[in-house]
Amino acid sequence: MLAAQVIPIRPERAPPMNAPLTLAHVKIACSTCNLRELCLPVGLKKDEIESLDDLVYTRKKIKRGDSLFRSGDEFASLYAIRSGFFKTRVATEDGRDQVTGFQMAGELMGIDGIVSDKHGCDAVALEDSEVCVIPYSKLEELSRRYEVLQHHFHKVMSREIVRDHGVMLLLGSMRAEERLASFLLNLSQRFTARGYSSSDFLLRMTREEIGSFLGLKLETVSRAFSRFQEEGLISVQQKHIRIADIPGLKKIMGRAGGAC
Amino acid sequence: MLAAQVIPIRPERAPPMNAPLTLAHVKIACSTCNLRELCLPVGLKKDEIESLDDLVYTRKKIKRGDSLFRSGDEFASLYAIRSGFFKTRVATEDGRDQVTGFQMAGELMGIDGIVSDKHGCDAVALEDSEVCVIPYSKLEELSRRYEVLQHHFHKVMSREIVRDHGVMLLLGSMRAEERLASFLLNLSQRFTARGYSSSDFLLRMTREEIGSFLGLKLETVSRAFSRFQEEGLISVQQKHIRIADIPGLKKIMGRAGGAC
DNA sequence: GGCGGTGGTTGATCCAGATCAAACTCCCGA
DNA sequence: TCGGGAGTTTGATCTGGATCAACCACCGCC
Repeated sequence: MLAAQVIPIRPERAPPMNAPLTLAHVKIACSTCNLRELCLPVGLKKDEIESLDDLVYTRKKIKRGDSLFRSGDEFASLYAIRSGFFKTRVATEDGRDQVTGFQMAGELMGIDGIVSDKHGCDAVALEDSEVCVIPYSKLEELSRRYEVLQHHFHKVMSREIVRDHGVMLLLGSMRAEERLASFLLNLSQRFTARGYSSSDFLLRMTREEIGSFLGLKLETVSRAFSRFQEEGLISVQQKHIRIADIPGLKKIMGRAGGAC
Repeated sequence: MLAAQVIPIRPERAPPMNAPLTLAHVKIACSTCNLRELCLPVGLKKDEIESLDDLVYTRKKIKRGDSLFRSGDEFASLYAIRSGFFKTRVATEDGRDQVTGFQMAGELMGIDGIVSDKHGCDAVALEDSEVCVIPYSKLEELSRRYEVLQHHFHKVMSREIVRDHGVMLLLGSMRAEERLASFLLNLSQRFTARGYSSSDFLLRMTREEIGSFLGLKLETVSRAFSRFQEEGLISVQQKHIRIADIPGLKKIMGRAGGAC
């Protein structure tokens, strides 16, 4: 079940509430969010970002292991990750499932729900996380008014499609070690974009979850990590990864794109 | 190269031209297009569809084997298929490639170009085809004005993302025969939606292209076809497929979703 | 600090699908 | 009508990754 806690923010704008505006409330808005270079406001001018503040009334905290939404849930909002780490997965009735992606701060989840007014996958927190709730109808309304926002939202969806094509390439035509190298380089690059080390990070997901995403079994993932370590490309200690040789990993991928 | 022929239609609306409106021209517009139940206008009211007519100035004919666009080409338009059949593929520098989908009449191509203003894949005609050219800036403009169009366009993008997740599930966790069964059922269902037989159709693509899409080698595809035939599920004669036992194919998939 | 459970590693074996190889069919153009 | 080539089928063999199995390491909890 969806054990997330709902925290109303900027209550002076949310019709049902009338609490006074405090500094704490203001700090939560998009216009001052320290993720604004990654999240929806990318490239918007200051006053345009301020108009986005109308979008986000509430935030939600999700505990590690809980779901933000599940396949079949009614779709009403998109979610921008403020902090934490998620996986999304699709499942079959017969128990198999497939991790379709790992999402980190500044990334948007829930777009899959637009087409059918129901969410099409599960979003599960891999660590205690917090998301901004973006009511979808509000987003449509604002993006009819603000060209830049509209275009940016379209770009976000387009980027997701391009990413998915990269994953298809990975799943359809790369070998185990190429997949894992591609995965590590992708994580590295995304951590870099967030100001973290590109070569030294903690994996938030298990070997099994990595395997599900990459179309491999957990043993194969583990063996590939060990092989990379033997070859001096990385060092692994449980969930702690240090990449020692980025060009080496790139060579493993055989120059195979890497959009995942 | 892009050997497509450009045919201006509804020239009275295209600024550079001033030919008079004829019946032939009118018949080309969205409002009277016989694909309107499948293409962009789905669910729009009559007058809203008519506003769409402004969107499409030109059509393009593409010969079998030619590309409508290629990865890296400048992005300016989306393309709705009026007739024919396409594949889209992404490629790596080292020659490998991955078919990311097969598109038929009424479907939209080119969304992947929005994010970077460059197309992210190749679209290749598998038979002589014709597409409507939808200038993207015009689409944005109109969808700021018409809520229903905006929502519908978002749905199209969302559907593409959901479809891609289905393909990931297929590539990441299904076995060869499950993949092929899923593929055949998907084609069948799409032909049905277009008023063609659900059980009797011509494959427009080669075994190798099917294999690329499904993450299999062409020999494996061929063997799986033969096996299905031995089991009385289908009959195959080259590119001609007749599905004899749809429930049987569904059983092969092990109830594995089938969104591809 | 001990203990149980989850997650990770490593080894042995197996098998689905890849690869290699040959022949066959259909279409198309000279 | 006769090649010739692209696409397909089928067989034989190989192999990367799955599966099965055992053990290990860490972490949270009593």
